[in-house]
Amino acid sequence: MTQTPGKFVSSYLLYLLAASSEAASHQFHIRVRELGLRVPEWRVLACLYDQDGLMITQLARYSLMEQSRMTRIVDQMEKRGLVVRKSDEGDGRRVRVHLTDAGQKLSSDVVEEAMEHERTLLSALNQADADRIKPSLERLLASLNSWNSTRE
Amino acid sequence: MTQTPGKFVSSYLLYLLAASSEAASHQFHIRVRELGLRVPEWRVLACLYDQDGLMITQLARYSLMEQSRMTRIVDQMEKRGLVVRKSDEGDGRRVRVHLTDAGQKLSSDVVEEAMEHERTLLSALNQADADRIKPSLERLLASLNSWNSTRE
DNA sequence: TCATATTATATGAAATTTCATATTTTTACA
DNA sequence: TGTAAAAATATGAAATTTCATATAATATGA
Repeated sequence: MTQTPGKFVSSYLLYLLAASSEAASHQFHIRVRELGLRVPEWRVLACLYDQDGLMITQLARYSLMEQSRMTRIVDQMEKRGLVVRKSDEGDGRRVRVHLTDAGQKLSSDVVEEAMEHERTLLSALNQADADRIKPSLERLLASLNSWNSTRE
Repeated sequence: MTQTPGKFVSSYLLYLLAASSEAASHQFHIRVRELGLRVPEWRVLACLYDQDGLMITQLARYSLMEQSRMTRIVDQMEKRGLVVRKSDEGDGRRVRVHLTDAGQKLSSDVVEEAMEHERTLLSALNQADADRIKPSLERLLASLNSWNSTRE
């Protein structure tokens, strides 16, 4: 795995975040692929697990990717029978993405594994860090989001 | 920017990390592209700023990407005159990547902007969080890396 | 109500990325 | 030594991703 690079990079906030994200996800993403899913597909399943019928645009935003890419990911998942598109009555521009039965099953199975994996990761930390990490990231994220939204 | 998705996703550690990384990097990556660089190229410059003459494999690891992709990124940077390859005397398999003068100049300019950007981000946090975030991520990363290395 | 702007999604074409594997050089050791 | 394994990089071909823009539906407001 990632050894620590030199002194600027190794203590640079953006590196620490990207590297932590990568390191935390690594094993689980391998598992995701074993289950026949690509990471973006898993993200879609997770979003729809929380709230079925999200729009393409919302899925893209929550899954941290571009809309046109999400369109094609939904294409593939639809071909595979994991989701179906339904056009929104009331606003014909909107496409609502729904889990099929198979998608629902897969979705809850993988979410369960994800939660288990998370518990494992947290249990490798010392108690204090394990308790603080998520609330601390939530505050960071909120702060970053509001900072970003002031400049776009 | 990213609104908060549903209840599983929005408090899922891997989501918090990926979303924080994305949100923290967003504005700066726009700036990187304004400077005519793509993100992976910026990462290479940052690594070589810390330590000139790294191997392709090391650059790939530190920049969180695959070796064959790094080979092609170095190709492009070499064509652009930012770096040069030199083969390692002592081990002919190794390719050492060195900054050119232009690469060195660009590298330090962008690193400087990166540090300034980091200060700006940190100043948007409350004092306690700003003080704790980097050490806390460093511990997390160390823990994740050692956990990952036990299983590969 | 008509024209214009905006929003949501889709798509063609170019560029990048991935995956498997080839090539070259070193290392290990029988 | 000679030979097999390992390590570092490169590369072809397929797949994915990006970018700009098309298409379609809705909102806005003169």
